[in-house]
Amino acid sequence: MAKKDLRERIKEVAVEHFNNNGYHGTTIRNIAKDVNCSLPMIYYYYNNKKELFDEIIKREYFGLLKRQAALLRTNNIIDFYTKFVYDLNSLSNYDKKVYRLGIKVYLSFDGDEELMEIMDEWEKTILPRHYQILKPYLKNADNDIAIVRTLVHLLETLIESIVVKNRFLPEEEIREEISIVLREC
Amino acid sequence: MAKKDLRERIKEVAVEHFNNNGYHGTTIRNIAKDVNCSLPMIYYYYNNKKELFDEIIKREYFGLLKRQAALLRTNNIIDFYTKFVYDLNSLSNYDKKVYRLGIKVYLSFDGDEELMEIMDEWEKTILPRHYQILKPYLKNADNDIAIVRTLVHLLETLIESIVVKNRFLPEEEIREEISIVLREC
DNA sequence: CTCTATACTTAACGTTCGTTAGAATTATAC
DNA sequence: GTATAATTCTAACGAACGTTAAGTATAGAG
Repeated sequence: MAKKDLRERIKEVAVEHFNNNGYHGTTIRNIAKDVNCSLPMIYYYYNNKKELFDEIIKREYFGLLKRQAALLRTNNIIDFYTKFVYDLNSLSNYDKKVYRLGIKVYLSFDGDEELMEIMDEWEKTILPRHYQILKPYLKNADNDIAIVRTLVHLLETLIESIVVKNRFLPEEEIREEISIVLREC
Repeated sequence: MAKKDLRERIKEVAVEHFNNNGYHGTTIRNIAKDVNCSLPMIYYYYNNKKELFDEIIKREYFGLLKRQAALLRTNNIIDFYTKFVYDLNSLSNYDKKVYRLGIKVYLSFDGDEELMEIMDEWEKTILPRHYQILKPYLKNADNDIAIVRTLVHLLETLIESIVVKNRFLPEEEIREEISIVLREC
């Protein structure tokens, strides 16, 4: 087994376990069993349980978020957001689980205060980012900011449905809901 | 200490602990310490850890949901939903924590399959219930159902903000967002 | 072939967990 | 006041946890 392989496989199995059983419900022994390696090998690649968890959130989850945020825009704003959400359906199982784990930390259902601070920092960027995206389409009405806020709130639930509840959302349903919020754009 | 008192206090402290540390992160010893009673007293009133957790979800959380669902309606539908969400701000700390714990189980971040089934059953009733409430205000357009779905999705995020993230949402912000979704009603 | 760094193992450490046995205390009934 | 039932305690059980010590295999370099 090459070095990189095993380290990566440990992380993959860890994502699965942290997802299913939470941080405290996950044991290094069970991870080792599923990876089919001895228990101390986990400690060979990761200093301790928390470091393994942190790497998943800090590297995998935020890597995923940044890839998502960098998506190209189409001309039609409703098309863009529909695609943005719809494409989550076809995320790999691994990425979905990483995403789910990140949301768990985001809702402070898992993780610690340090991770929560990173989440809070990220959260502050969400509204401004979407405001920039939507700006050209807004009608300069006094409820512009409210529209952006409503859309972001709606997106949050749609993402949760797909990623956390593991449901498939049809493109048409996503488009309908986004259109309702953005119907004046 | 009267019987009822202690049993109730154990449940209150348990809500706190399950909320902060999850099911597996919570220990009977720590609950007993905070309640200021001996460890086996927990087992005197509850057969085991899982039964204590289950009672919180099955009785406290669903009790709360049913009280919420039974709320009276006003004449104005936007007023109704605004109040519905806004009033969550002033839920007691205990009720907020019970709610938060329920959402955690709802998102299958905690609990087991049996509790998830109960959640699924409840979830099926949500859309029809709100459709009944909104029916008189809908314009019989072909996106009626989509509007109800969008509203329910928006409500979900707003509730999460208040209860899970423990934020205060001003009445005006809530009204704005609900109005955007229901602007044709 | 030997040396050395890397990859991996077995076995155990000390701690904490959920849970219970069994006795002590307190309240209630007659 | 004594018998009985309801509370509460101290102490401990076995099991599982995170982590580590100390050694064995393996593979590439000289």
